[in-house]
Amino acid sequence: MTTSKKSERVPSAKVNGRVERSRYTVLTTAFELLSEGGVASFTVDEVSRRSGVAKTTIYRHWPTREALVIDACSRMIAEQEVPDTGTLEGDVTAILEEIAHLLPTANWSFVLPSIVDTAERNPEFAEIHSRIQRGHAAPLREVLQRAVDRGELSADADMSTIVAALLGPLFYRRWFSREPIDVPFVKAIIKRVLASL
Amino acid sequence: MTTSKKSERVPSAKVNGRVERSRYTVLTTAFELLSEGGVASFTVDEVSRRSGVAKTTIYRHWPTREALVIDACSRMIAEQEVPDTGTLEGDVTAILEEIAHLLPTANWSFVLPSIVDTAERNPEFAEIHSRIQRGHAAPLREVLQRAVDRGELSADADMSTIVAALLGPLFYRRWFSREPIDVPFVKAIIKRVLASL
DNA sequence: TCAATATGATACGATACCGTATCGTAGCGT
DNA sequence: ACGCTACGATACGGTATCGTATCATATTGA
Repeated sequence: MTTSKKSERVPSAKVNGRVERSRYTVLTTAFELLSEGGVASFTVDEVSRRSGVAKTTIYRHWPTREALVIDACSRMIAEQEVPDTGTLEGDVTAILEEIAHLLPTANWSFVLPSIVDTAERNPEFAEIHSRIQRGHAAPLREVLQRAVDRGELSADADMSTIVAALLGPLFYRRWFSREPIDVPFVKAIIKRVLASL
Repeated sequence: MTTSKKSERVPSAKVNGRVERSRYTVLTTAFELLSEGGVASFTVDEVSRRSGVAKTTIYRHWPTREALVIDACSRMIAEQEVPDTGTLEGDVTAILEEIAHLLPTANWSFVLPSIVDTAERNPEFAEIHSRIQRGHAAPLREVLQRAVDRGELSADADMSTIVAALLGPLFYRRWFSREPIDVPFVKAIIKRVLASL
């Protein structure tokens, strides 16, 4: 199919081979660099040095430094799987304990403040930040919706408030008070929020 | 008093006059610049341009760019007054509504992400961040302590968890979900947390 | 008034980074 | 095997910033 002529060169289908490898190498290094120093100290020259890919080549694939940063940031969207324990409390506990586990360890947790800061003044980063944010909240929203469907949760419950009440305290400890996020803390938060539904 | 000799030159007491003015002008401009662009884009040259104070003079008062940034950041610690309505709920409501009002408007709320980001890798900023953080939590801790003293709150309540449960959702909305922080939301959070005590 | 001292203006060296140009080389698909 | 294309190495111009040096000027306090 679509093998009509040999002169038919679909550029986007020809990207296989070296190009793919270069892009991958650069993006991986870029993400690593971001994790270490944040957006501010991110440098194309440093990506080139570390990855071994010539700066010329990098600029052949990304028109500008910012484009590369944005591309690397986009790789940061966490793919969380949604649990299904049968009860709202079980689901919420599974999700929050997973996040509590990731917050002190995952690479994205080191980059996120940088993105939040940049997003404060740069619409493109605000968009990325928004996507990341929705990614974090999505599993919670899903299990909450299921609870509504089961009749376990009132249909007029304000999801947005509940999500903020659940995620807020965890994020607060990670980036503001810098206190450890242990299981008792997570359970206490969950208990508080679910008790009030 | 202490006017003993005219030859007595206490250097630190002689800083009056031009020095004071220069320092003040520079710090004010520096803070303004920080509010606009964050720590990353902060530049001594720009402070000089805007303030009209020669770069040479700036470097006479601060040994390095970072010293100036840190000094300017230190001006950011919010002095919040502690309410005393007689009830825990009243006090907490007053504090959180004040914060909810400040979060979208106050200068420090634009700089804080930058400090959080920098603090992630720089101990000096981690220290500043810690001070700012304690400043935010202090009023809450005080009214909670008063509630304990009145017997309104159990003495073995975990203050740290309560503070996180109260401030976390507000901060979450300001910097992560970027949703508005209106009075109903604040009241909902307070209700949830206080109901569980 | 006068001397000490803080300031301003300017220039400078050093460094780092962005993004481009050039040209030779290596790998890929056919 | 061969040609197209991506890649690497290198150099470059331009800009921005840090922090210092120098010297003239203004301000202050006695």
